[in-house]
Amino acid sequence: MNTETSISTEEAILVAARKVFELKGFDGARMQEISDRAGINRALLHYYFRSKDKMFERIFDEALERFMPLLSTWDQDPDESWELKLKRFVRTFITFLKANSMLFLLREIIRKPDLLTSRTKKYRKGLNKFVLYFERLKLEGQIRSDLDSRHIYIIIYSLCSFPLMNAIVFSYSLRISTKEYDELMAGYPEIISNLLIQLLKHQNN
Amino acid sequence: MNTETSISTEEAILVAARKVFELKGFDGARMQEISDRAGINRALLHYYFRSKDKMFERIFDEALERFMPLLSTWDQDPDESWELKLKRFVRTFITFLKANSMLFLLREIIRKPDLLTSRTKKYRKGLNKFVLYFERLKLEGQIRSDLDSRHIYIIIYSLCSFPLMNAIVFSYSLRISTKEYDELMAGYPEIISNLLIQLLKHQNN
DNA sequence: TTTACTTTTAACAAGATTGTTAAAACACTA
DNA sequence: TAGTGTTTTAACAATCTTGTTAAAAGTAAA
Repeated sequence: MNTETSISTEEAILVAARKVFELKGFDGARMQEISDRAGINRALLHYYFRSKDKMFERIFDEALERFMPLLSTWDQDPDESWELKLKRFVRTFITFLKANSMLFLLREIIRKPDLLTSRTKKYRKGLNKFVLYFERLKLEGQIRSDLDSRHIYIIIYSLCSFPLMNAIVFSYSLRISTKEYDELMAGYPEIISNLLIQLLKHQNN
Repeated sequence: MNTETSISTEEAILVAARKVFELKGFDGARMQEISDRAGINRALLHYYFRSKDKMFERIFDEALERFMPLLSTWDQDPDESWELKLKRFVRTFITFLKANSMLFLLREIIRKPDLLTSRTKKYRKGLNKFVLYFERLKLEGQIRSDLDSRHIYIIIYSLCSFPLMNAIVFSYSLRISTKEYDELMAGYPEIISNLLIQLLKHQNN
């Protein structure tokens, strides 16, 4: 097996496929468009990945593999204060989302809900670490106790995810270019970190 | 023209088409599935709407027509306090999103960005009312002045939209049923209204 | 150079999907 | 009931898309 060339074309295909699947979704993606983008003959896609389905599963699983670990990083560094942990999380998560399309995952899950239940089993254990972490903070009296941890979870992820997922609509309705929107969002992680910390702190009224 | 029957079948088709387009997206939607759902022959879809494209445009435009006015209701009732206005907006917007899929719009816009620029011109004027409104509140000293109005805009819409768009993933990762998620979200509008008000008020530190 | 193996291509087959059309069924009025 | 126009259907045509295959091109070792 000629590892040299096969890896590079396989990688070229994956890069192209990722892009096309993200842009058009599984149903809108065309094998022809993927091979054109990769600069190779369409039959090669089948040579390397057998079928469109198999290729998609590979892309989808790799996206999950990158994405899921981010959702369960709340029990590391027990010495770190929750404020710092939160800041670090928001920064990391947003940086990640800038480079990886979460909308892709969501769109495909809605198209085929089966994807969520069949392909994420191994991650599910880590998913409630967030809620457990904030439950503990509440018990320890470190944050206000009148908020449901699940709401906190939802709020934090919404503030991190949606501004990037919806960038195209936000920039349009704010009448700025996507470049200007990126600039506007440069300070965003810092801002919502501070807002969230302010919210979670004990209230003095 | 037999108005009686034609309106009811046309409406049946539209209901079915909306559902299928929302679930599968334009590319995944099949004319056959739509006609099955509507309980009619597939050729009737073409009789009423000529083509899949035309039918989609109708659905898409109607969705925009319902959605866009919600984004520009900030200059009515000048006597209403901003707190009340915000509460009312959050409640209305979330109620609306529960019944109408915003993900549908976003997904199709990403598939074909042209849809955004070509079919939303008439709404664009109203879109910056929000930002203008909050700019004015800042000038009048009614809310804290250190936040960018555009960030406020993004934060409010993110908190309202994403928990509903992403319901399927949130309920999965919280390990609760969609029914339980709905129950969890019953109190959500009230909660984020209060959080937002708290955030926007002048800081006392 | 020959041989054996891998990679790539062009051409083809099978199936799915949209859109058309001619005729049947229906509804309503004279 | 006969006639007129509308609604609905079944069958068909055209196109697009995925996937297969046999052969060509490339690579590396004997």
